[in-house]
Amino acid sequence: MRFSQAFIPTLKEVPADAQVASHVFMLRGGYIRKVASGIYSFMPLGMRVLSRIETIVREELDRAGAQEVLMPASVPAELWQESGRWQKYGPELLRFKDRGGADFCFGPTHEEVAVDMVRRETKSYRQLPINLYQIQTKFRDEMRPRAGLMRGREFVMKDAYSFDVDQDAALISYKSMYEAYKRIFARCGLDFRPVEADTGAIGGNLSHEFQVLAETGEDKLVACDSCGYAANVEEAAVRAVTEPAIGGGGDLTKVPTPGAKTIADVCEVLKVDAAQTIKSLVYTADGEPLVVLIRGDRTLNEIALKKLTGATELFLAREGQAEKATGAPVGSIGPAGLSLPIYADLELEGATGVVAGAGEEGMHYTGLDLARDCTITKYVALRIAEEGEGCPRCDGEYKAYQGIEVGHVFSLGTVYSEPMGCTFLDEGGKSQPMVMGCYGIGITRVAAAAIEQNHDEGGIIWPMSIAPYEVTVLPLQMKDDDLIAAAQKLYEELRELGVDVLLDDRNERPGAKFKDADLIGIPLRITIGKRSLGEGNLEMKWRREAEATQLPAEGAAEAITSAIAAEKERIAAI
RNA sequence: CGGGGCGUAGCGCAGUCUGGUAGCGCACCUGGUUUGGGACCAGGGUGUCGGAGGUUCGAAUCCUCUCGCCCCGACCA
Repeated sequence: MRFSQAFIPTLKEVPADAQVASHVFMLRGGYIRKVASGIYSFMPLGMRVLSRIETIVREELDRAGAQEVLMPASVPAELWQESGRWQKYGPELLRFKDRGGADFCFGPTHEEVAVDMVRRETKSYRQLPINLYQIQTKFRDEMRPRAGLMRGREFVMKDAYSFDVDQDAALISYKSMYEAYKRIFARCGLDFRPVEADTGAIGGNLSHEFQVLAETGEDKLVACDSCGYAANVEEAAVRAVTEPAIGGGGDLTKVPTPGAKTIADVCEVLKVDAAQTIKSLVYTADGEPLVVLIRGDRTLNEIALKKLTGATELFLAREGQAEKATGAPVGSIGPAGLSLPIYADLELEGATGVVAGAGEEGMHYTGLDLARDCTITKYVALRIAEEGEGCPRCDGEYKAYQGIEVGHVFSLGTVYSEPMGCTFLDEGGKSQPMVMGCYGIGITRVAAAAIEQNHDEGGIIWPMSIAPYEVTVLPLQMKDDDLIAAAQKLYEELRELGVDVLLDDRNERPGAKFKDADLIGIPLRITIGKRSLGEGNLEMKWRREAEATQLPAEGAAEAITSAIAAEKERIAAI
């Protein structure tokens, strides 16, 4: 492509809407434009990136035995009523009526349609397994779209659905998709981790998220540095301690802590470390108050608490409610003498010499012994796993990461097949519900995640495998006929060799071309300028590197082609 | 949905408090000079000041309503 003919409207200034790198550079580089909140158009460069990601996804899923289909974006309500999700799904589901008044929704995911397709045509165990996928625009009416493509309302997703005869067979499907996902994200040049994830309300036994490591990620993860166990922080197990996390013994002593409302205040007044203190949090679980104890420097995992209590509605009690339930103002609440259910984090078992609220305004206890002075309902893992904590599966330690969820594989069991009557006859002639799995990849989010992970101040640094063009050629002096001819020749030759090349033939000054090339982020740049051409050379520079190297003009096209091939192999090998 | 902020030229912004002919930079168009990291000179004009109502002799500016967008939080497989 010739830049002068291309629709690549780059922006010199940062659009006010954009905060994160992927959003800023996709806007500035002319990849996307916003049409409404969380809804974007893809311009030619953006479209090329999506196509390249999709190609990798197709190749790997086809290799794994899945077959591509295309289901409708508009789904009749009846299907969603059959699965029960028409009622369950909240306002995220975009619902509308056709001219006859019939209810439809714009599919945010397609379990129902996939199940319907398969149940109509599949009657025998001989026809299974089946694994179908599609690449399609989805719509989820997010409460708060944010960060450009990272959390949009409309987005391109690859979704796949597997149908098997039983749990064992379903596990084989699951594993094969898991492996395909690893290959896909590796080929996209991403640094990612498959992590164990919450199976959520949907139940099931297995679920992994594929998280791209990036500081701007919305999800928090921990990964063990030695055994490779990794999990979403909401799901991460914590190691049970053998020694009490707080020791020191001592007698129960009431001390004044005037004005101390927070753990930090108390530590200041009593000159103790936060790890010596206990936070007493009052929660309301379906209307009933309960107390949670957690070390002063820890964070409560509300998901774990929710699972423990089984409550549908769980939230931190408001100040008034907390005081009413415990008789003490927030900041001085403590576990001693309370008659409410008290759940203490596992690491507090056996704790002595603790600092905690004394249950009256402006007073705290020191020397508290949980076993001696309080009635603990249950010790249970309630804290959020943190960096440096011991791995529960080995002797290693957790490292903390932030991640962008680009893929999710999910073992579904018969949650959809049963209510929707997606059954087959087994060898004994008995009707059985199919055992399902579903598997998603956010195509548009992969593009954003790749940028979050690969950029500098100047712009994007695309992995070769998903870049909109593999190489860009910059002739610097547009009035030098010989130089133009050399650029033209190289451009033609590269195209002949099947290379995706962008020739910047605009009548711009060199500085402008360099800036745009950096911004757009094409991984390889060939500069043709008077300086080197006089000596029969071109300059080759990788976007990710600072320095250019000289490349003889003679045979340049072949050399560039093999450099690109080598780079692709390097990415695939990782 | 709760809290905060913003809407003025294609983009980034000033002007709003204290009402009085709508501005700056970039981009754009014309001409010229330039050409190895976003050039310079001269000329040109961009506009329902998000929308609707109101107050006023007069509204970008004050009041009411409304729409849109961004951020923090809550929510969600």
